[in-house]
Amino acid sequence: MRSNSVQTSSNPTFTESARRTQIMKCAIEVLAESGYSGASLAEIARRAGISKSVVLYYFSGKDDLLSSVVFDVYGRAGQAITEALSHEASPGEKIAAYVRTNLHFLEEHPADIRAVVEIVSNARGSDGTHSFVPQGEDPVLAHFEQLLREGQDGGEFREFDPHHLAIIIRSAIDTASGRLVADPSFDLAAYTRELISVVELATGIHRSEESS
Amino acid sequence: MRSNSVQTSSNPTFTESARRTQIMKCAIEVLAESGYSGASLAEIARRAGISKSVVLYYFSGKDDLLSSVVFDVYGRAGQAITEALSHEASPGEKIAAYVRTNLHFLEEHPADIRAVVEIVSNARGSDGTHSFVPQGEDPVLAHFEQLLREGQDGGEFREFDPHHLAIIIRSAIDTASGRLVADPSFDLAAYTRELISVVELATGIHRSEESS
Amino acid sequence: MRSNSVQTSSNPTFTESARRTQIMKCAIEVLAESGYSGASLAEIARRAGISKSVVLYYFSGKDDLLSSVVFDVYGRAGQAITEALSHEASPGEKIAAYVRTNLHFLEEHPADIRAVVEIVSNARGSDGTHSFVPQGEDPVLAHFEQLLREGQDGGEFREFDPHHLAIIIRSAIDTASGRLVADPSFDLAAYTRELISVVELATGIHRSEESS
Amino acid sequence: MRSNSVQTSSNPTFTESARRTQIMKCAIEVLAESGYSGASLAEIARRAGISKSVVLYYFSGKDDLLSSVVFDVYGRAGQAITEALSHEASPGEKIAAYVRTNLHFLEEHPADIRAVVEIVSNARGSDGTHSFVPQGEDPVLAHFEQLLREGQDGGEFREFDPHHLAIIIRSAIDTASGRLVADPSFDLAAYTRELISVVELATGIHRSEESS
DNA sequence: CATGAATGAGACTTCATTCAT
DNA sequence: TATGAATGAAGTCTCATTCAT
Repeated sequence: MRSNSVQTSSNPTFTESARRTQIMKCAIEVLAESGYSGASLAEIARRAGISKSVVLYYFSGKDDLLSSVVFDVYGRAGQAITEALSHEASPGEKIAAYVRTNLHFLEEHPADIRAVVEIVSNARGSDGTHSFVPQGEDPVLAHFEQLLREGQDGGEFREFDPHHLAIIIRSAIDTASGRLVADPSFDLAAYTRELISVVELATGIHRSEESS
Repeated sequence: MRSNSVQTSSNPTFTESARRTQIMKCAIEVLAESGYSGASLAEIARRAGISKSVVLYYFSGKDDLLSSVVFDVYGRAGQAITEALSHEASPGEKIAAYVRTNLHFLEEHPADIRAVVEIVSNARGSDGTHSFVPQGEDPVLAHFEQLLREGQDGGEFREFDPHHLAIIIRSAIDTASGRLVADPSFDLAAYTRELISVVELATGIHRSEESS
Repeated sequence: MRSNSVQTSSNPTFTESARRTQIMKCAIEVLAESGYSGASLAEIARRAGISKSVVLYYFSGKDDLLSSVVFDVYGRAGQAITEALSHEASPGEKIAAYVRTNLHFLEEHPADIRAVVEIVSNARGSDGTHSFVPQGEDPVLAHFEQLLREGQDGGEFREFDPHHLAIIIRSAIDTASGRLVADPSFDLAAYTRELISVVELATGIHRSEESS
Repeated sequence: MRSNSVQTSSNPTFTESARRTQIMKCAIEVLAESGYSGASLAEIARRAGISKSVVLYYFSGKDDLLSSVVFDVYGRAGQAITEALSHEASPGEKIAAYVRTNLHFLEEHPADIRAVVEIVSNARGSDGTHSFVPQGEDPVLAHFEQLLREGQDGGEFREFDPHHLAIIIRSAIDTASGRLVADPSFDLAAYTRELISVVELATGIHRSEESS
């Protein structure tokens, strides 16, 4: 999915890496502000203060740029989440940490997430099918679903359908980036608290234990 | 945002109305299948078996066509919801009916909803701002939020933040259209049951009362 | 290979047919004068006094335009040759008529032939292989080779290798279009006489009969 | 047309000469395989395993590279032909040797010849005129024409038009490179035999003498 | 000696839209 | 009522070339 236009020798130049990062950053900004269809190479280049050709010098094409953005953001978010989950023991705490970390990442990188959402929900191949939501499998969702399932198997949670509950909670997470970008007065901290309450109620985890 | 190209005399012709409906139907199909960027006037006209010019004869432009679609689908969905809510008395039952009716409408008109989501999340004016998610106010969300607030005011519900809970539940509703289109094996009935359970738990409504 | 951009109803409009013909004529001129790489859509449109978009309105793309040119010219040339051959009885006379008609068509339509040669020898698909010289089979060459073979089978000709002789004579025919375009002083009539002499000598046909 | 980018001191470095040769070799490969339009500097550099800039360091531009290729191949071919002709005495033998040597060179360096054909038939200056087929004069053709004329003047040949016969025979020679590249099953030896037969018949040289 | 970086011109193509009929 | 014809803006991408290091 990801390929460099620049003939990457074993160690990519500092300049190259910096330029790629800069271009990706500008692409993210444009995507977050102007949406998928507004994110033309010309606009991205303009924002970066460079010529269109430079973008195509560092990325083999628009697809490569967008894939790289998705790859990069997913990578950073995934890393943060993995790190956070490693500190938690019980499934209930893992779930809460998962939601909290997701929304926290989103708070610190709202444009990144918004950009990824724009790309994922709009990018389509020449056959018209989505490029980033592969048929049936969704690793992000599957991962979270597994978390729910583990808690349930451990007897800690109530009876529920892990697949559908995962969809519900993930949608609540994903929608936040849109709110954050569109509505400056959106209170993410309060939203996070509310969502965690909902998750606890929905999973049946006993909050009393935590608060005691 | 909406203006007719056809000089509407007092009584719009039957032909005119039929043509508009037909074109909107095709637009919805294309939007649902090929996404926002795949929905060119040419493609819509091709699917309708007419020439591009006809589309522009009945709609003053692409914007007009798309807003008409949104207007139309919102209208029909709103009507169904209003009708359903009128049969319910208690806030708890209203909330459940709201969710159920939303998902039911979505089940019967998946493409309609998908099309609207595509339009709303992508259509932007020349200034780059969203055309359909007005800054701050969102009548659909506000309506549902009001429902939650009423139940809370009536003492029937637990303590929660109506605004944020409304966002959470609406996102769970809205995400279903995407699932339905992308994943043929998606079980909407099960999803509906799960979501209603979550809503009941999240609002604190006592289900025992209903089942007793 | 050939497809219309315009939604061809059962009977193509006069205007449409005329425009297509006009555009193809201009394409042929540009190809003959400026070669394959000089034949951009912009240049062709400029010569036709129309906008680039019009070209793409009548042809689904550059490939379609070039294919149509090849198809058209081959069609006309083939028709002329078939017609001419039908008047001749003996293989020797058929061969001579074949050469004569080819060069005669070339004399009257030098740019057409030149354009086709440019396209055929340069057009390549995305895989880098020639688009118009299919691997192994060459109907034009095969046809002429068959003519030679028939004369040989009838005992009228000397012993020779029909395949290779066909290549030799066809190359002499094909090269003439280049001469004609590049060198205004090129005497096609004299060239034709010389080539027919060579063909008679090479096939071993007895000219004495004709001259007696 | 030809100018060195490297500041040639009195004795060009071995490295320089080797690099130039290597680049020209790769250019020839690309031209033979992918045709004129496929022969970009990037592709040539890629095949040579060097950067585009190196190509432009050793050649002042693409034009310089291509003319160097033509110059080089023509030089080698011309040398081989001159050498071969020096061993023959009679015009008839010279002609045969000319054809044989041409096709022999082509057999041993098919890509070289193919590359030159691609360049010569496609390269054009900014004014759109061919860069390598100068108006009217063609030294290669003129040389061969002179050979024919000498045989004719010596009374050894029949009456014919040397200019046009030269064109015919040269076209048969030139076409072979295309066949060789496109059709792996092409039998060059057989083609050579057939062409020499044709040349002998066309010039009227008495083969009986040679074979006796 | 070699290259990484950057650029601008120009290629093909898509698309919404206007206009006359 | 409907459409064929035409257009211009904008999009992605390729390429030869220049420049500083």
